[in-house]
Amino acid sequence: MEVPDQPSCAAVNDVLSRIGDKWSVRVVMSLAQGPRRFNELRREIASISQRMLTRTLRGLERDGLVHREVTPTVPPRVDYSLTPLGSSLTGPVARLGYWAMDNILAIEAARRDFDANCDED
Amino acid sequence: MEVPDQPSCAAVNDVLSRIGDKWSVRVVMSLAQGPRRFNELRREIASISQRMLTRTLRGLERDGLVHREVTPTVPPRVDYSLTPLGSSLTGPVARLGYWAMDNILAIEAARRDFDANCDED
DNA sequence: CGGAATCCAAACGGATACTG
DNA sequence: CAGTATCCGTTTGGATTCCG
Repeated sequence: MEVPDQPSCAAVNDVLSRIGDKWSVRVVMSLAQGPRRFNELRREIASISQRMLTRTLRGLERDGLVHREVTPTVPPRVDYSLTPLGSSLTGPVARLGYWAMDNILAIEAARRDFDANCDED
Repeated sequence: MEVPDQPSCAAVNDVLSRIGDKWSVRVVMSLAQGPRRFNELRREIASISQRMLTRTLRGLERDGLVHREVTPTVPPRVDYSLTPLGSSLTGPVARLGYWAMDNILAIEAARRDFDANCDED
């Protein structure tokens, strides 16, 4: 298969650095199913801390992948949703997701083998 | 589009944590074009340090994506190549690469806008 | 040639407390 | 409700030196 040439790798790395962190994929995948409020996301992702959810959303918003809509009521209401740019990312990420699901067992097996050989070496 | 369900996100995250680091994609893309020796990779990726190339290759090898072949001559010769598992990853990563190339300008523009608005807010 | 070992600074990420 | 601020341990990655 044709593969992107070297210069593009900077862009790939840039994108992967954003979505490759601990939480971005989870957030994007939640938002792919529809807009969510802050605490809705927090419940769906469960183990994420408030601080990391805030930081992850800010990063995604900064990159134009997530839209943040504040309704200045009391108490305040903030809705997050994917931008068109963010939506267009879900396809490629989902493909990588399918690959991950298809191969996670092989990867985990490889890790066990590798670690086992480390002991006996 | 259909999106992977929640449980699979652990696998996606696991994969992205591996290839989402600073160097893995560069290494995999270099190896996608054929086997490489250690210092060949180092030259191709240029800005990578010796330590990080070693660590990245070890990580990829541990996960079964890269094969390491030592020829115990003097001086030693070590060839790296993608395993079938590693090769199967280049497709999905390349798709993400195309997305990145297509949208990197939009992302950078969004960042500039966001950062500019930070100042005036 | 292809590493490993050590040292160090910066970034990441969790816990907790506080706020408009 | 949706954050911000602070503290602190962990991880990442670069520079340098040494080794078989």
